[in-house]
Amino acid sequence: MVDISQCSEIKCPIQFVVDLLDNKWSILVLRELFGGDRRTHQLLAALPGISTKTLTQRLRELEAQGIVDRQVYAEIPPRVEYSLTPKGRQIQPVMAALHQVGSQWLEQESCMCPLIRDY
Amino acid sequence: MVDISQCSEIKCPIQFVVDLLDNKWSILVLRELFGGDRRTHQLLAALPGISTKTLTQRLRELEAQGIVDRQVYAEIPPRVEYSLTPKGRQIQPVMAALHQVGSQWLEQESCMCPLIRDY
DNA sequence: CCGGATCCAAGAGGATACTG
DNA sequence: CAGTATCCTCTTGGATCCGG
Repeated sequence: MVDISQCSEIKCPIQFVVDLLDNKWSILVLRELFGGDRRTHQLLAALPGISTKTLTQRLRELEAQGIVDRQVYAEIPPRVEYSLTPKGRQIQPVMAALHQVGSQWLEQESCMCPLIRDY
Repeated sequence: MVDISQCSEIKCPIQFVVDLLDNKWSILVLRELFGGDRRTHQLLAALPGISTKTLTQRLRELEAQGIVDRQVYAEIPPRVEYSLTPKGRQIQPVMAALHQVGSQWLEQESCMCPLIRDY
Protein backbone atom coordinates (compact mmCIF):
# COMPACT_ATOMS: atom_id res chain seq x y z
CA MET A 1 0.00 0.00 0.00
CA VAL A 2 1.33 3.35 -0.94
CA ASP A 3 1.29 6.00 1.72
CA ILE A 4 0.95 9.30 -0.01
CA SER A 5 -0.17 11.11 3.10
CA GLN A 6 3.27 12.62 3.42
CA CYS A 7 3.06 14.04 -0.06
CA SER A 8 1.69 17.48 -0.49
CA GLU A 9 0.49 16.52 -3.91
CA ILE A 10 -0.26 13.46 -5.96
CA LYS A 11 2.72 11.88 -7.59
CA CYS A 12 2.96 11.76 -11.32
CA PRO A 13 3.24 8.12 -12.42
CA ILE A 14 5.52 9.06 -15.28
CA GLN A 15 7.87 10.90 -12.98
CA PHE A 16 7.77 7.96 -10.60
CA VAL A 17 9.05 5.55 -13.22
CA VAL A 18 11.52 8.06 -14.56
CA ASP A 19 12.93 8.54 -11.08
CA LEU A 20 13.48 4.81 -10.79
CA LEU A 21 15.12 4.32 -14.15
CA ASP A 22 16.80 7.52 -15.25
CA ASN A 23 20.42 6.62 -15.00
CA LYS A 24 22.88 5.49 -17.55
CA TRP A 25 22.21 1.76 -17.60
CA SER A 26 18.99 0.67 -15.88
CA ILE A 27 16.86 0.43 -19.00
CA LEU A 28 19.52 -1.46 -20.89
CA VAL A 29 20.05 -3.92 -18.05
CA LEU A 30 16.33 -4.62 -18.08
CA ARG A 31 16.37 -4.98 -21.84
CA GLU A 32 18.93 -7.76 -21.47
CA LEU A 33 16.90 -9.51 -18.81
CA PHE A 34 13.89 -9.56 -21.12
CA GLY A 35 16.02 -11.94 -23.15
CA GLY A 36 16.03 -14.36 -20.25
CA ASP A 37 18.01 -15.03 -17.10
CA ARG A 38 21.52 -13.67 -17.23
CA ARG A 39 24.70 -14.30 -15.33
CA THR A 40 26.92 -11.39 -14.32
CA HIS A 41 29.53 -11.90 -17.00
CA GLN A 42 26.82 -12.17 -19.63
CA LEU A 43 25.48 -8.77 -18.68
CA LEU A 44 28.96 -7.31 -18.70
CA ALA A 45 29.53 -8.69 -22.18
CA ALA A 46 26.18 -7.48 -23.46
CA LEU A 47 26.67 -3.93 -22.19
CA PRO A 48 29.94 -2.67 -23.62
CA GLY A 49 31.38 0.10 -21.49
CA ILE A 50 29.70 -0.75 -18.22
CA SER A 51 31.96 -1.39 -15.26
CA THR A 52 31.49 -4.14 -12.74
CA LYS A 53 30.90 -1.55 -10.09
CA THR A 54 28.15 0.19 -12.00
CA LEU A 55 26.48 -3.03 -13.05
CA THR A 56 26.38 -4.21 -9.46
CA GLN A 57 24.98 -0.88 -8.34
CA ARG A 58 22.20 -0.97 -10.93
CA LEU A 59 21.31 -4.55 -10.13
CA ARG A 60 21.17 -3.84 -6.41
CA GLU A 61 18.89 -0.87 -6.98
CA LEU A 62 16.59 -2.83 -9.25
CA GLU A 63 16.59 -5.65 -6.74
CA ALA A 64 15.69 -3.25 -3.94
CA GLN A 65 12.77 -2.03 -6.05
CA GLY A 66 11.53 -5.58 -6.51
CA ILE A 67 12.12 -5.37 -10.24
CA VAL A 68 14.96 -7.87 -10.48
CA ASP A 69 15.61 -11.13 -8.67
CA ARG A 70 19.07 -12.34 -7.68
CA GLN A 71 19.69 -16.07 -7.43
CA VAL A 72 22.94 -17.24 -5.89
CA TYR A 73 24.09 -20.82 -6.37
CA ALA A 74 26.49 -22.26 -3.80
CA GLU A 75 29.06 -23.46 -6.27
CA ILE A 76 32.74 -23.10 -6.94
CA PRO A 77 33.28 -20.99 -8.90
CA PRO A 78 30.34 -18.85 -7.85
CA ARG A 79 27.27 -18.59 -10.06
CA VAL A 80 24.75 -15.78 -9.82
CA GLU A 81 21.75 -15.41 -12.06
CA TYR A 82 19.55 -12.39 -12.45
CA SER A 83 15.99 -12.40 -13.71
CA LEU A 84 12.96 -10.17 -13.91
CA THR A 85 10.37 -10.43 -11.19
CA PRO A 86 6.66 -10.28 -12.11
CA LYS A 87 6.78 -6.61 -11.19
CA GLY A 88 9.76 -6.17 -13.46
CA ARG A 89 7.94 -7.76 -16.35
CA GLN A 90 5.27 -5.11 -15.98
CA ILE A 91 7.52 -2.67 -17.77
CA GLN A 92 7.29 -4.72 -20.93
CA PRO A 93 4.92 -2.17 -22.52
CA VAL A 94 7.48 0.53 -21.92
CA MET A 95 10.18 -1.51 -23.60
CA ALA A 96 7.88 -2.33 -26.48
CA ALA A 97 6.99 1.33 -26.95
CA LEU A 98 10.63 2.36 -26.81
CA HIS A 99 11.44 -0.30 -29.35
CA GLN A 100 8.66 0.79 -31.67
CA VAL A 101 9.54 4.47 -31.53
CA GLY A 102 13.23 3.78 -31.86
CA SER A 103 12.60 1.67 -34.94
CA GLN A 104 10.61 4.49 -36.50
CA TRP A 105 13.27 7.04 -35.74
CA LEU A 106 16.03 4.81 -37.00
CA GLU A 107 14.02 3.82 -40.04
CA GLN A 108 15.32 0.36 -39.41
CA GLU A 109 13.51 -2.90 -38.95
CA SER A 110 16.09 -5.31 -37.69
CA CYS A 111 17.26 -5.33 -34.14
CA MET A 112 19.78 -7.21 -32.10
CA CYS A 113 18.30 -6.61 -28.72
CA PRO A 114 16.74 -9.49 -26.81
CA LEU A 115 13.32 -7.93 -26.78
CA ILE A 116 12.93 -8.82 -30.42
CA ARG A 117 11.76 -12.23 -29.29
CA ASP A 118 8.58 -10.68 -28.12
CA TYR A 119 7.57 -9.52 -31.56
CA MET B 1 18.03 -17.37 -30.19
CA VAL B 2 19.02 -14.04 -31.57
CA ASP B 3 22.24 -13.97 -33.49
CA ILE B 4 23.98 -10.78 -32.57
CA SER B 5 27.36 -11.71 -33.99
CA GLN B 6 26.59 -10.53 -37.50
CA CYS B 7 24.77 -7.33 -36.76
CA SER B 8 26.96 -5.41 -34.40
CA GLU B 9 26.58 -2.43 -36.68
CA ILE B 10 22.83 -2.45 -36.30
CA LYS B 11 21.69 -0.11 -33.63
CA CYS B 12 19.32 -1.19 -30.94
CA PRO B 13 16.20 0.99 -31.20
CA ILE B 14 15.74 0.97 -27.46
CA GLN B 15 19.27 2.15 -26.86
CA PHE B 16 18.78 4.78 -29.52
CA VAL B 17 15.83 6.33 -27.73
CA VAL B 18 17.47 5.94 -24.35
CA ASP B 19 20.53 7.78 -25.62
CA LEU B 20 18.32 10.66 -26.71
CA LEU B 21 16.31 10.94 -23.55
CA ASP B 22 18.26 9.62 -20.59
CA ASN B 23 19.01 12.72 -18.69
CA LYS B 24 17.40 14.32 -15.74
CA TRP B 25 14.61 16.27 -17.40
CA SER B 26 13.93 15.36 -21.04
CA ILE B 27 11.04 13.01 -20.43
CA LEU B 28 9.38 15.43 -18.05
CA VAL B 29 9.74 18.34 -20.46
CA LEU B 30 8.04 16.24 -23.10
CA ARG B 31 5.33 15.25 -20.66
CA GLU B 32 4.53 18.92 -20.20
CA LEU B 33 4.43 19.57 -23.92
CA PHE B 34 1.91 16.77 -24.34
CA GLY B 35 -0.36 19.09 -22.40
CA GLY B 36 -0.09 21.66 -25.17
CA ASP B 37 2.19 24.48 -26.23
CA ARG B 38 4.15 25.97 -23.40
CA ARG B 39 6.06 29.17 -22.80
CA THR B 40 9.39 29.13 -21.04
CA HIS B 41 8.11 30.38 -17.72
CA GLN B 42 5.31 27.83 -17.81
CA LEU B 43 7.80 25.02 -18.15
CA LEU B 44 9.90 26.45 -15.35
CA ALA B 45 6.86 26.57 -13.12
CA ALA B 46 5.76 23.05 -14.04
CA LEU B 47 9.15 21.52 -13.36
CA PRO B 48 10.14 22.46 -9.81
CA GLY B 49 13.88 22.37 -9.35
CA ILE B 50 14.92 22.83 -12.95
CA SER B 51 17.16 25.77 -13.70
CA THR B 52 16.79 28.08 -16.67
CA LYS B 53 20.09 26.88 -18.02
CA THR B 54 19.16 23.23 -17.85
CA LEU B 55 15.71 23.82 -19.31
CA THR B 56 17.24 25.69 -22.21
CA GLN B 57 19.79 22.93 -22.77
CA ARG B 58 17.12 20.25 -22.85
CA LEU B 59 14.94 22.23 -25.19
CA ARG B 60 17.82 22.91 -27.55
CA GLU B 61 18.72 19.25 -27.65
CA LEU B 62 15.16 18.21 -28.29
CA GLU B 63 14.90 20.88 -30.95
CA ALA B 64 18.08 19.62 -32.61
CA GLN B 65 16.56 16.15 -32.68
CA GLY B 66 13.46 17.46 -34.38
CA ILE B 67 11.34 16.48 -31.41
CA VAL B 68 10.41 19.96 -30.25
CA ASP B 69 9.61 23.12 -32.15
CA ARG B 70 10.55 26.59 -30.95
CA GLN B 71 8.40 29.50 -32.02
CA VAL B 72 9.67 33.01 -31.34
CA TYR B 73 7.29 35.95 -31.50
CA ALA B 74 8.76 39.36 -32.20
CA GLU B 75 7.18 41.09 -29.28
CA ILE B 76 8.22 43.16 -26.32
CA PRO B 77 8.57 41.52 -23.90
CA PRO B 78 9.72 38.46 -25.80
CA ARG B 79 7.44 35.48 -26.18
CA VAL B 80 8.68 32.01 -27.00
CA GLU B 81 6.48 28.97 -27.32
CA TYR B 82 7.54 25.36 -27.46
CA SER B 83 5.54 22.53 -28.96
CA LEU B 84 5.93 18.94 -30.03
CA THR B 85 6.70 18.25 -33.65
CA PRO B 86 5.00 15.32 -35.42
CA LYS B 87 8.14 13.32 -34.70
CA GLY B 88 7.93 14.31 -31.07
CA ARG B 89 4.34 13.15 -30.85
CA GLN B 90 5.51 9.71 -31.93
CA ILE B 91 6.73 9.07 -28.43
CA GLN B 92 3.18 9.19 -27.13
CA PRO B 93 3.11 5.37 -26.76
CA VAL B 94 6.18 5.59 -24.56
CA MET B 95 4.57 8.18 -22.35
CA ALA B 96 1.36 6.16 -22.19
CA ALA B 97 3.29 3.03 -21.21
CA LEU B 98 5.25 4.91 -18.57
CA HIS B 99 2.03 6.32 -17.23
CA GLN B 100 0.36 2.93 -17.11
CA VAL B 101 3.24 1.19 -15.38
CA GLY B 102 3.76 4.06 -12.98
CA SER B 103 0.11 3.96 -12.02
CA GLN B 104 0.36 0.24 -11.30
CA TRP B 105 3.46 0.67 -9.21
CA LEU B 106 2.02 3.59 -7.31
CA GLU B 107 -1.31 1.83 -6.85
CA GLN B 108 -2.84 5.15 -7.64
CA GLU B 109 -5.34 6.15 -10.24
CA SER B 110 -5.35 9.91 -10.22
CA CYS B 111 -2.69 11.93 -11.88
CA MET B 112 -1.82 15.55 -12.19
CA CYS B 113 0.33 15.32 -15.28
CA PRO B 114 -0.87 16.78 -18.57
CA LEU B 115 -0.86 13.45 -20.34
CA ILE B 116 -3.98 12.46 -18.50
CA ARG B 117 -5.89 14.50 -21.02
CA ASP B 118 -5.08 11.90 -23.60
CA TYR B 119 -6.95 9.15 -21.76
C1' DC C 1 10.47 37.63 -20.62
C1' DC C 2 14.06 34.87 -22.62
C1' DG C 3 18.28 32.87 -22.28
C1' DG C 4 23.41 33.20 -22.72
C1' DA C 5 27.87 33.14 -19.85
C1' DT C 6 30.36 31.82 -15.78
C1' DC C 7 31.50 29.56 -11.88
C1' DC C 8 31.25 25.73 -9.06
C1' DA C 9 29.62 21.61 -6.23
C1' DA C 10 28.07 17.01 -6.32
C1' DG C 11 27.91 12.72 -7.93
C1' DA C 12 27.95 9.26 -11.49
C1' DG C 13 30.61 6.07 -13.25
C1' DG C 14 35.18 4.01 -15.36
C1' DA C 15 39.85 1.67 -14.40
C1' DT C 16 42.17 -1.10 -11.63
C1' DA C 17 43.48 -4.14 -8.02
C1' DC C 18 42.04 -7.30 -4.78
C1' DT C 19 39.12 -10.80 -1.90
C1' DG C 20 36.23 -14.97 -1.23
C1' DC D 1 33.24 -15.99 -11.30
C1' DA D 2 31.21 -12.43 -8.58
C1' DG D 3 31.68 -8.53 -6.10
C1' DT D 4 34.17 -4.81 -3.25
C1' DA D 5 37.26 -0.94 -2.54
C1' DT D 6 39.97 2.99 -4.16
C1' DC D 7 41.02 6.39 -6.86
C1' DC D 8 40.02 9.67 -10.06
C1' DT D 9 37.93 11.95 -14.13
C1' DC D 10 34.31 14.08 -16.26
C1' DT D 11 29.72 15.36 -16.80
C1' DT D 12 25.55 17.22 -15.10
C1' DG D 13 23.26 20.74 -13.64
C1' DG D 14 22.24 24.47 -10.05
C1' DA D 15 23.15 29.57 -8.73
C1' DT D 16 23.97 33.89 -10.25
C1' DC D 17 24.68 37.75 -13.15
C1' DC D 18 23.91 40.18 -17.26
C1' DG D 19 22.35 41.55 -21.82
C1' DG D 20 18.72 41.88 -25.66
